[in-house]
Amino acid sequence: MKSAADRFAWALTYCQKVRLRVTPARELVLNQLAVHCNPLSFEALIAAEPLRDRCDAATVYRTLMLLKDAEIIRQIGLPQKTSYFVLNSPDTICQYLICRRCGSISELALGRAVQRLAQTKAASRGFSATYLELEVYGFCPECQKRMNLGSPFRNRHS
Amino acid sequence: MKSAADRFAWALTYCQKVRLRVTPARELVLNQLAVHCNPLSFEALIAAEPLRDRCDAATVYRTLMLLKDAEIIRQIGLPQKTSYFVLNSPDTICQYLICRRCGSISELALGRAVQRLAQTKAASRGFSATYLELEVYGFCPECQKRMNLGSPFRNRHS
DNA sequence: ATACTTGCAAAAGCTTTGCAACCTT
DNA sequence: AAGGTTGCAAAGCTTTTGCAAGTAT
Repeated sequence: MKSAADRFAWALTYCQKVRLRVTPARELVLNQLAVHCNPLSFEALIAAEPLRDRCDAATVYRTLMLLKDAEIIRQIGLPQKTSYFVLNSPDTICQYLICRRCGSISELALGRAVQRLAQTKAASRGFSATYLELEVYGFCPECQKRMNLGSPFRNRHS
Repeated sequence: MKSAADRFAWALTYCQKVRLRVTPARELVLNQLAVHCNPLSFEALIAAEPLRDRCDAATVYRTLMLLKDAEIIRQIGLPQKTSYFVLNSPDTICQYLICRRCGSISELALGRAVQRLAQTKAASRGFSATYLELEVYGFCPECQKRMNLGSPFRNRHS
């Protein structure tokens, strides 16, 4: 796993490669994603400190769509309805451990073997340019405690 | 992989176990999910033939939330914004092969080994009641053809 | 000068809830 | 009668888009 600076640099280089202007807004978004390795929601992005004051939500939105189409970032799917985004740098492994109660996300590296297996199987079905996304859902230690105490805490619903 | 009938029977039994009334609406939803092993979107569910005429969207929605809270179904996350649902019967393996262009979804069994590995890793981090969800994204053969022909087809954006 | 970006504000599109009527037990 | 369900309609949200002004090449 490279440093945030490396990841940011990679992103800028990639932008140039695909001839995408690096505007202040885009720099801010890319930097935010480079710093946080974990997926960030649209909401989290527009609320993040340096971005909040300097960019309109619409701009961030359009930036994300642009970056996604250029495959500089990846939009990942989580059951919470908002979209999440991660930088798509070569070292990115989208394998996460997610709490189904509080929604916290952390990395969970299961290794490259899974990656390779997936690649191979997908290729045998004629799929190209594949990438893996893997999530393990469960109850995090904190939420288990909260549940035992019968806390009224709820993420969503019931 | 059990038959649709088995999966449906499992769901009904589970409902009784958690003391959830089996109403016509719920039967229809569960049946729909039992028949289609692949994840179904809320939209697809309310459009499905037997459901469309007999249930209001609000009812389907509430049914899904109820079933989800009871863990009879599972809400899975895909980058397309709408939620998808699958029956959570014991034999369910949430491993999919998804086209990033047309969004088609099919199963892609990587086997139980991955499942076990994930379980173990998650447990070592203190997570309980875990389950795996895995997606492989790529371009399906049809979309590759379309792209080579420079077809104007687009799923969403640009 | 031309083409791309941005902010503001408004439009869309789903999802979620309130409420009154309806079943079930 | 009490409690759980459903449909209809309305409220809420987040995501998308239109447009005119602003910026970079």
